Amino acid sequence: MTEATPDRRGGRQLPTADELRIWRDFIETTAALGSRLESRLQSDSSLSTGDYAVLLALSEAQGQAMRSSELASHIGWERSRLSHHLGRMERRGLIRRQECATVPRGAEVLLTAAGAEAFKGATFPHLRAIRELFVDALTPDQVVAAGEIATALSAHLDALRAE
Amino acid sequence: MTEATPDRRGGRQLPTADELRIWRDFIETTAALGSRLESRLQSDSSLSTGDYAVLLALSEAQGQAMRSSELASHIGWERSRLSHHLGRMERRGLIRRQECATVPRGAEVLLTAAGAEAFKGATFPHLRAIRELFVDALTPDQVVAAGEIATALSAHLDALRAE
DNA sequence: ACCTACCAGTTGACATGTCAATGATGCTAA
DNA sequence: TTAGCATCATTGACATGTCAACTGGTAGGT
Repeated sequence: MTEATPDRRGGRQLPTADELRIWRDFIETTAALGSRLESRLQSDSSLSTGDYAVLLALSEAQGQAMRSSELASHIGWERSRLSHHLGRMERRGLIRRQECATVPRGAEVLLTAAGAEAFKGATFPHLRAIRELFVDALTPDQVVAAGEIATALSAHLDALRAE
Repeated sequence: MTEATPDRRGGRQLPTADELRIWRDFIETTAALGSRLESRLQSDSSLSTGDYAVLLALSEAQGQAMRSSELASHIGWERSRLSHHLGRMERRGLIRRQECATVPRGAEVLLTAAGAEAFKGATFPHLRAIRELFVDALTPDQVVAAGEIATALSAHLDALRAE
């Protein structure tokens, strides 16, 4: 890892001032974008983006039901996070849980009528907000670039995790 | 707003399937990136990124002290969020609060020796993590593009807020 | 002086997230 | 058989974030 040319890529430990400024802009702006989407969804439909992710997965599932751990890996959450979240959603009547007949200790998560209704009402305003806050902010080239950046970052994170 | 060509930009309400896929990749990846940085910082230094932001601002401030609301606007936090966070940091001995002599009702936030020490120890591993997780994942062109995307998104969010 | 409006900061209630520990159950190897 | 061991899901403790209400003090208009 140590090299004779410490300011070349691969031989440098720390980001340059420019890279650091870009990092800060990037991470703060994406966080702000996420929370704007969150509050738009909240005021349009009284759902959080977490609720929406769960309802979306269940809506698309066979029989509008999934095993808990299947759901967790589908939306990329830890099981404990999902379990807490499902408890809150169950209290609000958006989903139901019941023992799974086929899998020992498995819990089935079911979409309720109220949950399906809430999801249906939330979808259009949510997609519109994505367009207004994200797509409309960028040129078509920038949208493509954003996709490539996300792909590169994601692959890099996976590669580091695998080490 | 209504136009005769609903699939042209400006006449379309909803994102295309491609745009939506890119949106999901983008927002999920940036969130994952943030939480990886968070956990790296946590294990390297027992600080959160919130702690780090506060300590960074105080370290760079005159006399290593700032008024609470000045600090809040400097790092872009709501006052209540900062107040809660300062309470937690004060319990851990990283900062101190005292009445401000010059401003009525103003609270001064002071960096303690332990806080300065913690910040000093955290900086190098944190910057190294930014390089490893973000800069190293992208080509130089992509880093520049990420900066431009952040700038465009940020400007767009500001413009929408101003409406 | 008095009423009002604002300002800085705190607080409480609650939603959300992580981590570690705990049940409950099946699998496997001595 | 049974003693470990992995798996599925939940739980509790706690950190973090938002929102709205509150506290105390200052300033302006009448």
